[in-house]
Parts: sequence; structure tokens; C-alpha cells
Amino acid sequence: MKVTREEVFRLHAQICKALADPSRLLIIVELRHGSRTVSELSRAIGAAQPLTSRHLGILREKGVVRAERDGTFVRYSLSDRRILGAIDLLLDVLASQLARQGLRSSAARRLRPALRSA
Amino acid sequence: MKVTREEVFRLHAQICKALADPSRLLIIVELRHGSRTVSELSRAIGAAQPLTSRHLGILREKGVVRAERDGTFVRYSLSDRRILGAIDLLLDVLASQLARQGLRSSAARRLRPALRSA
DNA sequence: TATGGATATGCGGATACAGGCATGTCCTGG
DNA sequence: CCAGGACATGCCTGTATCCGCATATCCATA
Repeated sequence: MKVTREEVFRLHAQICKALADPSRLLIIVELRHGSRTVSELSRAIGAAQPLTSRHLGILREKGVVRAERDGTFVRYSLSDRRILGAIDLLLDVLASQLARQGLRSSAARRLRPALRSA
Repeated sequence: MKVTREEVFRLHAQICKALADPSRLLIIVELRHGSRTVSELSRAIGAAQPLTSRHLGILREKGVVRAERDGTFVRYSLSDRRILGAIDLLLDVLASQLARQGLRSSAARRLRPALRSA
């Protein structure tokens, strides 16, 4: 099975696109601490169940998240912890940007932990 | 200056969105080794100049890239090396996915260095 | 200041995505 | 087998994005 250079970039962009939505980032942050059912995530991100399901479908399709059935529930979990590393790095980049723009730097430095515990 | 939690997630998603395009990833990879002019990047990614300029505008707007004038040229460079770390992590995630799907694992393991030198 | 190279932007059509609503599917307990 | 809870999906509308083309802007030099 061969994968062309262009295909790799296309897939790489697909993964980035999966992360490129506030609700989906919220989902990922929520999954940091363990697996969650759809209704739990729905409540956590404050979105309707069908919408949450759709976002999870996108994340699942791009391999960011994994689903497993548990009775009538479906439990979702992160399929690769390195994704957390990536979004944390980008969050750090954002913090630097905000700091440069005049946000109190103490607040900027606290950005990541604040979101983690959320 | 205060930044709400929702605003942070929106901005975070904006940065991800800036990375969520094959041409823009190509640009970033090309900038890994130093600054480049628009026409250099245009040739490197095989896109028309106006399109390249547009992609650069998006990257600049989201703070991924920085521009500085140099005569009639404009030299672009990465504004934060941590972005490379983030996309490398995601590339590793992709490599694992492909490996799991039956790509020869040796090829998968070589994915990142192959793209780096490109 | 006029010209030409380098870069940016306005416009338009095609495509893709977000979100709301209704409905379908899957599973368990009775 | 039936009912109901948990989840997924089809349809629709508005909005954003991609890309090509033409054109505008900026800058150095003559």
C-alpha cells in the first residue's frame, strides 16, 4: 500500500481540520481525563445531542477519537494522546500571541492549566 | 484586557483552521528551514502567486507566520517554532494511523523525516 | 515621475461545513 | 416482542472556504 506525498498532506490537513472547531476542541479537552458517553459530552460542551454526535463522527472519521459500545451507551475516548500534546503546543502559541497583544502575561501563562481543569 | 473561555477556544480553533489546508502545510514545511519570499513559496508549493499570497495572508492573520519587507520582496518566516512541534506530532499520529491500516510500518516510521527534507 | 517587477486584493462560482429539526437505528429490560 | 432510552443520520438553510481571473498596490530604479 503506497501513500503519495500529496495524499499525506491531504490527510494531515484533514486531521487539523478535525481540530479546527471550538466544540470539538472542547470535546477533546473533556476527554483528556478519560472516556465519556455522548450525553456526558453533550452536557459538558453545552450542545444538543445530535450536534455532539456529529462532531464525534467527524473526530472518529479522522481517527482522533475512538468509540466503544457499553450497553445502550457509546463511550468515546482519545485514540492517541499525542493529539493532546499538539493542541497544548498550539495553545501555548496562542498564549504568547495574547501576551504580546497586551493581555496580562500572568493570565496568559495560566491559560493552559486553566483550560485543562475545565 | 480580558479573554473569555469561549474566546480562547474560538482563537484556538482559528489557529487549527489556519493549519487545516494542504497548501498551507506545505508552506509551513517549506519555512522550516528559513524565510522565503512569496514567489519562492509559490514555486515550492506549485500554486499561482495570488493563491499563495492568500494562503500567506491567512497564516499571517492567525499569527502563524510573519512578514517583513525586503525591497520589492516580502520575506515570510514562522512566527513560532512550536507550531512545527505541533504539526510534527499530528504527522506522527497520522503515521500511526497509516501503519495500523496496513501501510508497511517502515514506511510509516519514515514519514516525518521524508517530509522534513522535502 | 514613469515603468516594471513583486505582492496583495476584489469579485464570482463551486464546494464544503455548522447547526437545527425530525426521524431512524441500536440496545436493554420487561 | 415491545417500549423507551441512547445514539446516529437525513434534510435543510445559512455561512464560510477554495480557487481562478483580473486588477490594484507597493517599491526600486532610471
